[in-house]
Amino acid sequence: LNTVDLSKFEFEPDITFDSGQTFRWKRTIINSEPAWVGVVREELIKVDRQKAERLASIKNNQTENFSDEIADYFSIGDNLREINGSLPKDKYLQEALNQYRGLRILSQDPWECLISFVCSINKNIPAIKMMIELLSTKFGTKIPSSFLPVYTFPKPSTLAKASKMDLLACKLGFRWRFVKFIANQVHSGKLDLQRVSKMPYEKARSELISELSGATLGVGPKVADCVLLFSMHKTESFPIDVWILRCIQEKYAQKLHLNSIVQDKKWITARTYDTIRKKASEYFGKYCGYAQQYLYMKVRQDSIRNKVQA
DNA sequence: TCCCAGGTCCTAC
DNA sequence: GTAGGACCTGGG
Repeated sequence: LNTVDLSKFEFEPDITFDSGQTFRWKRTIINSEPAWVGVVREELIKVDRQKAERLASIKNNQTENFSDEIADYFSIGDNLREINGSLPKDKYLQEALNQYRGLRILSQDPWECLISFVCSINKNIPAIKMMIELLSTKFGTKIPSSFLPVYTFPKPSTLAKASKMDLLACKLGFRWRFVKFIANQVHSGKLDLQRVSKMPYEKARSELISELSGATLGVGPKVADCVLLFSMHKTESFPIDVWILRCIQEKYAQKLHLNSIVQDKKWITARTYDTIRKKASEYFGKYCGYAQQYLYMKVRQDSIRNKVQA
């Protein structure tokens, strides 16, 4: 069977696919075994939830070997032992790290990732999944499968041509303008994501953010950092959303010398965002993107737990 | 009914 | 340059 031996490849699909970095993996049952099904580089991919060997490409309902491209998606070059070892030893992060062992930062398609995080603006995760699912079923291509109806993510040219009504039907709300604008920029080549992905972090970041390049609408610091981390694998990226802000306020304000800057703030300016991410990068190191993702998982989990108690 | 959601844009100081 | 509001819309 052409699968990957996971003994050298620490990876927990349940944690990774539910970590808010990707929105299109689905839990299902295949041959009476629990599995995840997703689309990577337009291929249908199955990941068994319990077996040791569990990554497989599926074509014509047959399990096949998967290419290096598919392996790249799972960032198999990342040595989690080394990465975790490089992170600071403070108690809170270490707890998160133990709790979410096997969390991997994926290397998703930049285009899909960009649209996904533009859709994430001011929405919760179930709603984001809904939007992406609707975009895919309405504008993607169906992949033959006997398990689930699965679609590729729509191409830039397709979304560039989509009407306002069609996009609103995908529940995009005011985001429809952003999606259409960005689709046009990518389709026309004004925004070349492959080129951007090869740039160093800071340069790539400024290319993505609207003010400087003028190339994008709906891409601020947070969305840009998510794209840089979850698709271009810039692990020095540190996306700051409301959860991470709360986490910094409650657990890291002293450590990062940010007391006066983040105190009592419900939202932050672009300048404050920059200050925080730079301090975070100094403290957490070159893999601060991993730290961010561990912390994101933990602060949300803890919040849910507190709600249940209250 | 009101509030919030992995923010960004726009406007008034 | 910075604070505050508007923004679509579904679910608690």
